[in-house]
Amino acid sequence: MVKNKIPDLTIERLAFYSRRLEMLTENRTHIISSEKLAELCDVSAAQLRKDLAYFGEFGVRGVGYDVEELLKVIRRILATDRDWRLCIVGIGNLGNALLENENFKKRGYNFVAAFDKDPEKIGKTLPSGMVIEPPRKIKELTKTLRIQMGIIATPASDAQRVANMLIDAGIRAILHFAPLKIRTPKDCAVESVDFTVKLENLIYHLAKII
Amino acid sequence: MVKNKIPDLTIERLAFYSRRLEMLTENRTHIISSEKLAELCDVSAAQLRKDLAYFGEFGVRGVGYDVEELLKVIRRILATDRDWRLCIVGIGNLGNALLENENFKKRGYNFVAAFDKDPEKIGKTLPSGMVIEPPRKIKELTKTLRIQMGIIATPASDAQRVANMLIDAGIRAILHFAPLKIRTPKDCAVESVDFTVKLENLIYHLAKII
DNA sequence: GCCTGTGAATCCATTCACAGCT
DNA sequence: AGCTGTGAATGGATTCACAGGC
Repeated sequence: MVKNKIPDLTIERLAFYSRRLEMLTENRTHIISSEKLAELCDVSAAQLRKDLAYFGEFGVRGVGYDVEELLKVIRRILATDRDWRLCIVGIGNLGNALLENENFKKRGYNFVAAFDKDPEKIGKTLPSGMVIEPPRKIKELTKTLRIQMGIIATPASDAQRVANMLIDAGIRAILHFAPLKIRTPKDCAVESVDFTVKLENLIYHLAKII
Repeated sequence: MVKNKIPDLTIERLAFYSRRLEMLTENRTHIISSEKLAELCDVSAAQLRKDLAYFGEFGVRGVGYDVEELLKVIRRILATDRDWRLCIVGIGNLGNALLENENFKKRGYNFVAAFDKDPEKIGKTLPSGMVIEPPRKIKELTKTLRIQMGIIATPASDAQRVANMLIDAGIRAILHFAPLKIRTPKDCAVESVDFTVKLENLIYHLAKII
């Protein structure tokens, strides 16, 4: 069913489609054509159909897609239909923003541990009830709490060091916010979110306009 | 000098190269080969050279690139060698994280106004000395403070409305964090940063590993 | 000898256009 | 008649491989 190589961009778009489908279920829309959904997601209809075609046939010719059904399918593809356990390292403003992100909560992404090296913060209780732990406990808590993913929200200068600790603890998926490439073994997935690069991108385009 | 169509990914990589070059200047590295710099940025050497080739010839054959010189060139290309004036809308955890981001400060991106619709927050003074203003003042302050870019850090449900206000005020570059496409006129540049989509991407890859 | 700059070749993603199903 | 699913065609971006200059 799943072909060998799925473009990374396809996966990103699937995640985006699922956001829109969620909104559509809230609107009680039951059926949607590739044309309409693509329009909402700002991609071409052919692109949307091709993205789905990597994984199978989910529509009805002459009709369209069942919104709820398609959402289920995409969630199964992305494996977001299960609960995932994550930890976060670095409880500054960014860390808190992530901990309180409603979209995370809504979808079974459970923060089960929070780490920070600042002695002032260690031992404090977060609104969710979690207690901030020191980084040296990463390995132990990863085992006992069965943590599967780590989010690094520390300053860039600590990012690689923290990543090494997470990997050493057995974590195989890392999301980070530092504007640098983090080195990991091949069997550890890494994604980065980089504000500053996006902002510079924007400046480049802005400078061309004005 | 600049060819017609520069790939967007090239621009993103240039921004990334500039980060690494900054670090290299701090290390007092003066000359670097495309091979070495590419290695640090996790791209191929050919890619790096091709990216630069869109804009001119900046290296010395048989030698490499002058780090400081190349950094200057890239900053000129990206237009990050000037000061830019930005405002931020939505002063929650994310907004605060952005306001305090050292990388922003370091590079002449000046936050000159902060808006939030929460009456509790309006009138409060931020650590930087800025006072939080109500959104209805966006248009006026954009004019008087000559704001060029807007960052939207509100909940997704307010993002389009805020974008409309920024556009109406004459702002032509918007960075936002909502997992949806914001509609803008063609002459307004938009970039989005989407945690949740990145996280789902990661989950997809993680699920394949385990 | 070494490393850049670049046309040519390759690879990959997107779009086209229509066959196939309801 | 309408809309999906998909091979074929197109269009871009990346890599190759080497000519050109230090």
